[in-house]
Amino acid sequence: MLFMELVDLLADKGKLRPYPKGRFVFRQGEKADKLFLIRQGLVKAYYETHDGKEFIKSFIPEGGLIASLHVIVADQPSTFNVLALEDSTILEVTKADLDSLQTQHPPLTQVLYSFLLGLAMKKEKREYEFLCLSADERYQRFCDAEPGLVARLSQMDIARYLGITPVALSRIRRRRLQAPA
Amino acid sequence: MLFMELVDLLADKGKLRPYPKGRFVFRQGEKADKLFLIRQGLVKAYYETHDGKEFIKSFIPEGGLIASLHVIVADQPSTFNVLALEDSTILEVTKADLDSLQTQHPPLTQVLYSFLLGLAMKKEKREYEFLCLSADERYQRFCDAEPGLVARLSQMDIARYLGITPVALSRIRRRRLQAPA
DNA sequence: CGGCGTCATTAACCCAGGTTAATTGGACGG
DNA sequence: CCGTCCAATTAACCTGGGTTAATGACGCCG
Repeated sequence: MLFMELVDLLADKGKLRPYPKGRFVFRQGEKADKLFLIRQGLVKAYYETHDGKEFIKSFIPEGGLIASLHVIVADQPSTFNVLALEDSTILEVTKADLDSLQTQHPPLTQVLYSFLLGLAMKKEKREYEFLCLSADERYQRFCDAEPGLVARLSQMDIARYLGITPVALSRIRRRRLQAPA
Repeated sequence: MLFMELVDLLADKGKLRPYPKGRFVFRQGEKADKLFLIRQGLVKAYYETHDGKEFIKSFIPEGGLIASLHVIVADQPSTFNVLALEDSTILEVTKADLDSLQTQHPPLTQVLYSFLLGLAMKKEKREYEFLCLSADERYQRFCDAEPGLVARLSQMDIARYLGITPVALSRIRRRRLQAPA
C-alpha cells in the first residue's frame, strides 16, 4: 500500500515531530520545502485573506500527505497555512532528502506520481462540486463521503471548507432536519 | 520545451485528426483512453447535467493536452465532454502506445510528471478562485490572465466557465463600464 | 459557585446572482 | 431586401447566502 511504502522509505530519513493542537505546520508566505506525512491526528490547509477571512482547502487526517506545490515546483512561498486541528505527529522529509532517496530508489518516483495523480483527481472532484452543485448538495456529499471526518470537525470549519459561512451551514442543517420524513 | 518534446515523440505513433467546430472529441460516459494534444484550434471540456445544464471545466487552445484522468487511472468512463469550439487539429495517442513509448523512452515519464504537476497547480488555482473570490473578481482575473482566450470565446462560455449565468456576466460587464473613471 | 470565552443557532435585513422573458442587433440565407 | 436564428443585453422578480447581532449551551478556570 502506497502510504506504508513511503513510510518505510522515509522513516529514517525524516524527522517525526509532534504538533499540539493549534500549532502551525507551516504558514502562508513561508517556504516549507518539505513533505509532511501525517502519522496521527488531523490538520487543515487553508487560505487566509488580508482582512482575516479563512477559506479551507482541505482536511488531512492520519495517512495523508501534504506539500506546497508552489514551494516544490518553483521555490515560491506557500500560498496557504497548515494548522493542527488535533494533537498530531507528523513525519517530515526535506525535498533534498527526497531527491536523494528517489535516485537510490526509483520505485519511489512511481509512488510520488500516484500521489500527484490522486491530488489532481481530488481537485477535479472539488472543481466539479463548486461548479455544478449548490452549498446544500456539497454538504450532503461531504457528510456521505467523509462521515468520520465530519464527526471530528467544528461546524465553522466544515462551513469554510464548503465555501459558505457558519450561519449559512446552520440554516442548511435546520432545513435538513425539518424536511425529511 | 515540454510540448515540442511530446510532439516529436508522439508524432509518428499518434494520429493527427481534424475536428471541425462543433464536433465532440469525446463525450461524458465514454471511455476515451487516449491522450489528446491540441495542435491547432480550441476545445472546451465541460460537464453536462441530466437536465441539460452546462458547466465548463476548462478551455484548451493549441499547445494544450487533454486526457480523462478517470479513464487513464481507473478505466472508468469520462465524467465530462470535450467539444471543438473552433476548427481544430488534434494529435491522438492511445494509452497503450503511450505506455510502450514510455518504456522505450524514460524521459517521457518526466514530461508526463510535469504535465500532471501543471494540472494539479491549475486546479489548485481554480479551487482558490472559487473559494475566495467573487464572480466579479474571477472575471477580472480571467480577462487579465487570458486576454487572448477571452477574445475567442462567447460570453455564454465565459460565464459557464466562471460558474455563473450569461445574464449575471452581462451585469458584471455593465458595472465594469459604468464604474471606472 | 459565578464569570468568561467559544461555538452553534436563530432572527432581521441586504445584496449578488438565478430565472424568465422581452428586446436588440448582427450574420446568414433565401 | 426581408425573415430567421442566435448571442447579448436589459428588466422584473425571487431566492440563497452574507452580515450583524442577539441568544443559548457548554466547558474552563478562578
